[in-house]
Amino acid sequence: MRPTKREELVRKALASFYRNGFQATGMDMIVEQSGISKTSIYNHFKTKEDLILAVLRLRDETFRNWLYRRMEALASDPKGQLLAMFDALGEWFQEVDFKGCMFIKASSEYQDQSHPIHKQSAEHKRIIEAHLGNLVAAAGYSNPVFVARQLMVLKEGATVTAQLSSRAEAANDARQAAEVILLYAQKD
Amino acid sequence: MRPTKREELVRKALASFYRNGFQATGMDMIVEQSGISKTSIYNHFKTKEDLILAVLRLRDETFRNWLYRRMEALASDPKGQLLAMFDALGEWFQEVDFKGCMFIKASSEYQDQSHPIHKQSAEHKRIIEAHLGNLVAAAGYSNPVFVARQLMVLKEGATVTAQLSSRAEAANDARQAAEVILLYAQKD
DNA sequence: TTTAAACTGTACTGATCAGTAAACTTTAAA
DNA sequence: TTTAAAGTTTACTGATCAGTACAGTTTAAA
Repeated sequence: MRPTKREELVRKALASFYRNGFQATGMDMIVEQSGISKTSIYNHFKTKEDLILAVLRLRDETFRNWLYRRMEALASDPKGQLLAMFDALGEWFQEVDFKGCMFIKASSEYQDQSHPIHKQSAEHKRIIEAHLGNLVAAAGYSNPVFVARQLMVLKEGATVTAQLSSRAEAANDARQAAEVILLYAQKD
Repeated sequence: MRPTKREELVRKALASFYRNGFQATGMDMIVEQSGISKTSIYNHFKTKEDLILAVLRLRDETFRNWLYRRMEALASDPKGQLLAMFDALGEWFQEVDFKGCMFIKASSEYQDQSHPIHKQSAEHKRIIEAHLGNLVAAAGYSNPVFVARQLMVLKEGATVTAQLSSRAEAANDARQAAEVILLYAQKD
């Protein structure tokens, strides 16, 4: 087994799908932009959908890794890390090739809740929300699940606003809202 | 000029695009689901893109009309109306055929900021934000633009969460966050 | 150096895409 | 009742879609 070629394919397919959308990106375009033959692609993945699912798995892993590490790098205590999430988001929004959240876009193109692509996108959000819940609990708040949900709403809202309205500063708006929420949330 | 047929077309095309997505909905599907011939469609609109733009204009008008009226019906004072927005959103999220915000989805499928469909989606958000700004100002807050941006982030976040994670209760999370924000925001 | 797996290019399938052509029918106002 | 606009059906264009068949080439380990 040589995993390199397969990984290279998924990595380059991710770039194509992220840049261009899922439905709008044909398999021929992926052949062009990856330099990997169509026969080889279909040897690794039965269908385009399977390739997209692999792309989303990679995205979930790399994005969460990046976000969690960035939060830890920017602050040492749990509450500070929660607020730092919005600073990290702000950095992301300012990247030249920022094109919004891949999972929001995936769920926009595959709307049916029972569709594997939609379910996997929802799972990504669920995992992040659980992580935030742990941090909120560690920060000593008495209703971590509820506070985590509010922070998630701010995160998704900032991301959509940054993409749709081309306003990276939405991260700051969300951060200041988060500060107020954490200020008012009940402690143990 | 008989506008009825054209209006009927835009109305039914809206339903098709909303249910099925923009790229995934072919013109033949619109012919089927609208009962209007393809020749007639292309007599009204030069391209599919023109039809989508007309659909988005209709959506902008009907959605804002509905939202503003619902906010006014649920509360009498400006601050109450701002909070009532999230109750209205909650009602929307619970509709059986709720499929998220059409403009978020449109900007997900037409990512280029210079694309007319993307620009028109951004304009819809801009108009709503301005409306919220007026209400925030009327409620006597000293930085209405900033507060309106925060409320918009909450609105978009709740909408995305309701669609992607199938959780209509996101409207409540957002409402409670909005309450805290308005509580903390400086008054004149 | 043999051998098998992994990969390549080319050419194809049948379906579907947006959009058009042309000949015919319905509608509504004068 | 005439007339013209607005509608219809059918059939088509050329491009592109996801996916396959097949014959040939590269790669890497034994």
